[in-house]
Formats: sequence, structure tokens, C-alpha cells
Amino acid sequence: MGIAERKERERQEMRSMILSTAAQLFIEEGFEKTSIRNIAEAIEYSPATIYLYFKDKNELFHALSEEGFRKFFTELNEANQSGKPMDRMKRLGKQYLKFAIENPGYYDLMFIMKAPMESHHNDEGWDLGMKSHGILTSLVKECIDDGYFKSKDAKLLSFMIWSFVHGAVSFKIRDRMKMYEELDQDELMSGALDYFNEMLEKL
Amino acid sequence: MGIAERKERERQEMRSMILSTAAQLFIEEGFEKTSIRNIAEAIEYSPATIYLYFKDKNELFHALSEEGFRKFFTELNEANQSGKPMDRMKRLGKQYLKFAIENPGYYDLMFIMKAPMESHHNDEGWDLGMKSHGILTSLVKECIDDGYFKSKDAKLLSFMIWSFVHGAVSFKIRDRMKMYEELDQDELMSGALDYFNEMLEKL
Amino acid sequence: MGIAERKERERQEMRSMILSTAAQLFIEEGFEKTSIRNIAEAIEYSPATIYLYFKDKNELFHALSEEGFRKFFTELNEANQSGKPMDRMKRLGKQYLKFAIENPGYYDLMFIMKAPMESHHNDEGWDLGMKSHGILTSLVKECIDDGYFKSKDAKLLSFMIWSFVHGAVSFKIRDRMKMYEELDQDELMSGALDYFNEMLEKL
Amino acid sequence: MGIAERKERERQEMRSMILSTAAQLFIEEGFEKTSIRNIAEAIEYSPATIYLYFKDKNELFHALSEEGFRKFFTELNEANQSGKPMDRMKRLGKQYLKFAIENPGYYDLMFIMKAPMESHHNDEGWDLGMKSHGILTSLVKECIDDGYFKSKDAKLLSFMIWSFVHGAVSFKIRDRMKMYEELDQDELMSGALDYFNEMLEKL
DNA sequence: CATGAATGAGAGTTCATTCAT
DNA sequence: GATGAATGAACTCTCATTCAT
Repeated sequence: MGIAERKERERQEMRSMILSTAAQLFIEEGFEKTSIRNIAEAIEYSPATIYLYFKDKNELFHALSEEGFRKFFTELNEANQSGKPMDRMKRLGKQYLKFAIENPGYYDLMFIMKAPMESHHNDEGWDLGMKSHGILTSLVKECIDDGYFKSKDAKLLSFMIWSFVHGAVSFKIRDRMKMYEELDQDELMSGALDYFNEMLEKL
Repeated sequence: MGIAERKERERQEMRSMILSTAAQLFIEEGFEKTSIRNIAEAIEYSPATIYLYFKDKNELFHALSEEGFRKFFTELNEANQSGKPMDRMKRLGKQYLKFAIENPGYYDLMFIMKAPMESHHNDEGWDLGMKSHGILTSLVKECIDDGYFKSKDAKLLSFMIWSFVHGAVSFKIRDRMKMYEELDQDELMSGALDYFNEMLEKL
Repeated sequence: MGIAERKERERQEMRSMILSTAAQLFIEEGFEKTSIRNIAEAIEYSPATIYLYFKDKNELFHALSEEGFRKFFTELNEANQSGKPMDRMKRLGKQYLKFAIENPGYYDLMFIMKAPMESHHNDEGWDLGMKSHGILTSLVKECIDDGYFKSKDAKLLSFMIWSFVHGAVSFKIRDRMKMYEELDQDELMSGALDYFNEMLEKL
Repeated sequence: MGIAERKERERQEMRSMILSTAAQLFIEEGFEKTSIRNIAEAIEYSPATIYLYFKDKNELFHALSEEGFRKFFTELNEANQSGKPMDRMKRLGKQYLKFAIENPGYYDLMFIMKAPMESHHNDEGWDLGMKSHGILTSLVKECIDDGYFKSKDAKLLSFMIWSFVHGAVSFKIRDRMKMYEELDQDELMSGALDYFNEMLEKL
């Protein structure tokens, strides 16, 4: 039995090695430019090997986005652990930006990229996405219970908030911040977040 | 003379036929997956023909985004013509959403798609992009002069506002609104915009 | 009648304009890289126009080599006009080098290039080539009559002489003189020619 | 172990099959007209296969010329092994002609063909070319020490000698000996060489 | 006479994928 | 389990050439 376990463990290790390498390449080069060959080369295995762990390129990127969603959910969840609702809301926003900036590849895959969305829906990645979204919506409700956002609809509010952070992050990831050339991108992002938080509190 | 004119007209028709077909494909498939061959097939001409009208794939993409930026600027500009600053701000937001929803392909091309953003910079498309951005930033300043956004930085504010609308629109265009399944997408968008406007006024 | 003549004259002018442009491009870029399009662009006519004057690319380059041979023959002939045979021999050698260096494109076409040789044979270019060769062989005979090259075969000698100049020139034209990097190419050429002449005289 | 060896052997066989086919085509058609596709067709493999053995067309050409230079150097070197300098000089000339006549393709590739001469320079092919050239120049010096070529410059002499053999050989390879139609080409070549040797001795 | 428009053919190259070993 | 070898299909782009006007 120990043998089977070891084998399974090794298999998982290989799988995650492929995944993390793919993630890295994907982040650096983008989806279309990342080829199975590139990944294979990077892990110093043959391209054929990858097909032993993933059916095809799609499945690989699918698995990747799942991992992205897992990481995403975990980080958001941590940021939501303690404190007053409004404080948690601010922490959540900061963490969202942080995740996106530190994992632009994952973020792109999960929230911007075209291709893979069709496929999942009803799989684990999707579930985690929904749960992440749930964190925000619940938090909005808690804020309302705490006296904020008088008589506003929680879902609409959640969408509005999410839209803002997503927009800021998307501009950065897809390289459209050049219009604000003279300003430092990070300052721009966190400055805008501060303003947004201020607005939220007053709402 | 009539002949020359007809020829020129035909040439323009061909050009715009290529452009609109390319637009459609770029939108549906993305930049990398859209090939000159695909476009040629779609218009039922040979690939070589396309090169009679556009130097290469980049130039095609480029021409397309230029057209998008022109349309975009024109529409924003119209929305900014008369009224009190804050009212214009609201109209601008509405128009932005409208443009994106009615021209998802152009919007994608201009603000989302990963592509030769490197290339332009200093061409007409870029200029129009800058001018559109200028409309927003100037308007923010007018609002400030009118007593809003006390002691806030115009550029940061402009970025914050733009981020919000861009985020909302991006979610829609790249099909990430499924998380709010039970609500109608258009209501979601305009509802969120209303909330955002309300926030802005209070800021 | 005057009209017909003018037309014919104009036709010839156009023809030679195409030819000289082709020659130039061909010299600068080589045969394979010189395209009908390039030529057309350079003379600011449409590619189709060239086909009004030359049946196809082959005919064009054929005509070109003919012109080359004409020029070549003329120059050699001039160098052979007066003086003692051995002096003329030296002048001929110098002129050969000069022609090749000043018209590397023509030289290449006529004596190095692979393609077009098949075609002519029994046309004017060929005739002129034979006549040029005739100049050399006759001159060798004159030298013999003058007491040089005791009991040597004129044809063999002529081939030997031609081989030497052709070899030197070919090295230069096809860029194989790098092995003698430290020396100036022109000095190398004329220095070698001097030695060769010295040898010839002693033979 | 046997397996690895067999595989390696097979790989080398494939490589040299590609090389020899390419050589043939390059020779028959020239560099520009020889396409990867042609080569692939000739060996009845897919074009992509060739890229498993050679990075690109240049590298193929390159490998080929390297092989040629190796063979060339080896043969010249052998001819230079023993005997008095002047005798070796004659043997060297004969061997040069022999190499070129027996390996017209390689010779063409190495010394005539227009092609990525730019690329190598500082690689093995180039080194071997330089070493071959070194054989000749050293030998010229030895002849001088032995009392020949009074007060002549070794480099100039070496260039002159090389020019002659190269010229003769080039005429043959590029099919320009037709002007001496009535004589047998081989007799012409060796006859001219004899004369040239005679001249050299007298110099 | 001149040409704009069009194209079939072909170039070099890369890719995801398969399969025998 | 891993891979070396192979390939079909696709890519962008250029070319010589034709033909209606």
C-alpha cells in the first residue's frame, strides 16, 4: 500500500510542477504564446510527458485556473477573518489588488481571458469563484447590518465594488495605464482605492 | 473623373469590408487566433488580397482600433456638450456603458485585448484615446471647481471613475457576470452606475 | 512616319530604363532578391507595365546579360586598340578587373550566376561573349608572334589567363576575400595582377 | 546500452541523409531556390521533421559547408605532407582541382554560392577555411625560403595562385567553359595548370 | 499604353498532438 | 512512466503573373 501511496504522491508532485511552470510561463508570455513545448522545455521533460498528466492544452489551463481560484479564495478568506465589517471590506479590497498584482497570470486567466470560461461552470474552479463572490456579498450585507449603505441592494453594491477593483486591476494587467503616464502605477492604484473606500463609507 | 471616383469608392468599400470582417473575428476569437487566412476566407478573397489593403496583421488591427477610438471619442464628446459638470459626468458614464455594450468588439480591441499596444503610441488612435481620457479628467476638474470632490486629486479621481466603468463593462464583455446569474445584466450595470453616481456626489 | 518613329524611340527608352533599374537592383540585392515588384516600384510604374516590355522575369534578365556582354565587349575592345601586344595584354587585364569591379552585377550575371546560362547560347549575348573571348585569344597569338610564350598553345594560354582574372574577380564579387582580411582588397587585386603580368612576360 | 547507440546511429544517419539531400538540391538549384519543403519532399519526410535536426535553413547550409571545408582541408593537408616545397605546390594545385571536380557541390557552396557567408565567421567551417588558406600561404613562404619567387610578397602570391585555380574551377562548375567548346574540359584544366606551374617556377 | 486588383503557389516556421518503444 | 521521432495543419508573408478596364 505504501508503494501505491508514494506513486500517487509523486504523480501529484509532477502535476503541480507542470502546473506551476505553466502558470509562470503563462504569466510571463500570455496564453497564446505559451506552448506545451515551452512548458516541457522549462521543466526539462519531453512534451509527450505532459500529456500523461493532462489530456490536452485546455485541460491544463483549466486546472490552472482552478488553482488560481483556490489561491484567490484562500487569500480573500483570510482577509475577511476578523474585525469590523467596514474594516474587513477595506482589507478585502487591498488584498484583491495584491493578489492581482502578484499573480497577474492567474488573474488574467480567471477574470479576463476569453477562452476557458466556456468550459468550466459547474466545476471546482467555478465553485470557488462563487464562494469568493459570496465573501464579498455577505460582507456587504454585514456592512448594511452595521449601518452602512442605507437601504441599498447588497447584490448591486457588491457588483459595483467588484467592478471598481476589477477595472483598476484590468487596466494594469492589460497594460492600459499608460494614459496616466506621469504617475506611478502603484500609487495610482492605491490612491484610487483610498478614494473609493472613502466614498463607500459616506454612502 | 467619375471612373476614378468609383474606383476610389470601391477601394474604400473593400477596405471597410476587410475591416469589419476582421473586427468580427478579432472579437470572436481574439487577436492571436484570428489569422489573415480566416479573414480572407470569410470575405471570400485570397489571403494575398488583404495585403493589398493592409501592410500586415498589425496594421489591420491598428486601423481597427483607430476606428474604434474615433467612434468612442466622438460619442463621449457629444455627451459632454452642455449642462452642469456633475450632470455631464453622469451622462458621460451612461454613454460609456452604452458605447461598450453596443460595440463590444471595439471596446475589447481598445481596452481589453492583449495585443500590439506596443505599436501605436504616437499615432492617431492613441491620440484619440488620450483625448477621450482628457475629457474625463477635465470634467473632473470642472466638478471640483463646481464644489464637488473636496480637495481631491483630479487624476486619481479620474482613474478611479474610469476603473469602475471599465470593470463593469469588462465583466460583461468577457462574460464574467454569470456570478450574478439571477439578475438581469443590464439592470445590474445601470443599477451599479446609479449607486456609483450617488457616491460620487456625496464625495 | 515620324509618329511611329517617336513611339518606337519612346518604347526603347522605357525598355532601357527598366533594364538599367533592374541592373542596379540586381547588383545591390542579387538575382533572387530582385523582384519584378521591386523594379516596378523603383521606376514608379506598375508591375504589369514591365510585362509589356518583357515577356517574363527570365527575358528581362536575359536582356540584361546581353547588355552586360555588350558593355564588356566594348570596354575590352577599346583597351585592345593600340600598342604592342604585351602592353595591350596588360591593359586588357586591368580593364577586365575594372569592368568587374565597377559592374559587379553584370559580371555576376554573365560569368558567375547559375540560372540564365541555359537559355542563351546562340543569341546576341553569347556572340558578344565569344567575341570578347576572341579578343583575348587573338591577342595571345599576337604575343606569340611577337616572341612571347614560346611554343605554347594559344587556347590553353588564353584559358589560363582568363581563369586567373576571373578567379580574382569572383572572390571579390562573391565576398570570399575575407581570408586576406588584413590587406586592402583593391591592392590585393592589382598587386596579384602585377605579379601575374610579370610571370606572363617571363614565360 | 546497445539501444542508445543504435538510436544515436539512426539519428546520425537521418542527419546525414538530410544533409546530402540538401547538398544536392543546393547544388542544383542554389540556396534561394532550395526550400525546406523541397528537401523534405526529396527525403519523403514532413518539413517539420527537418527542424528536429537543424534549427533553420541557415544552420543546414552551415553544417553543409562545414562538412565541405573539413573534407577540403583534409585533402589539401594530405597533399602537403612530404617533398620539396615546389613539388608540394604542384601537388596542391592538382589536388585542389581534383577536389573541386569531384565535389562540385561542396566547392560551389564554399567558394561560389551567394549565401549566409555573413553568418559563419568564427565557427568551425570558417576556421578550416582559414587553415586551408594557411597551408597555401605557408607553402609559398617555404618556396621563397627555397629560393623561388625572389623578393615577392607571400600573401599577394598566395592570393594570385588561389585566384587562378579558383577561376579555372569556377568556370567549370558554373558552366562557362563552353567558349572553349572544341577542347576537352579536363585537358583544358590540366593543361592550363601545367602552364601556370611553369610560370610559377620561372618567377 | 498603363494599371489596379487579384490570386495561386509557395516560402520558412511553429504548434498540438500521437505513437512506438 | 517517459520519450524521441514524427507529422498535419496552421501561421504570416512574398512573388510572378494575369486580366479587365
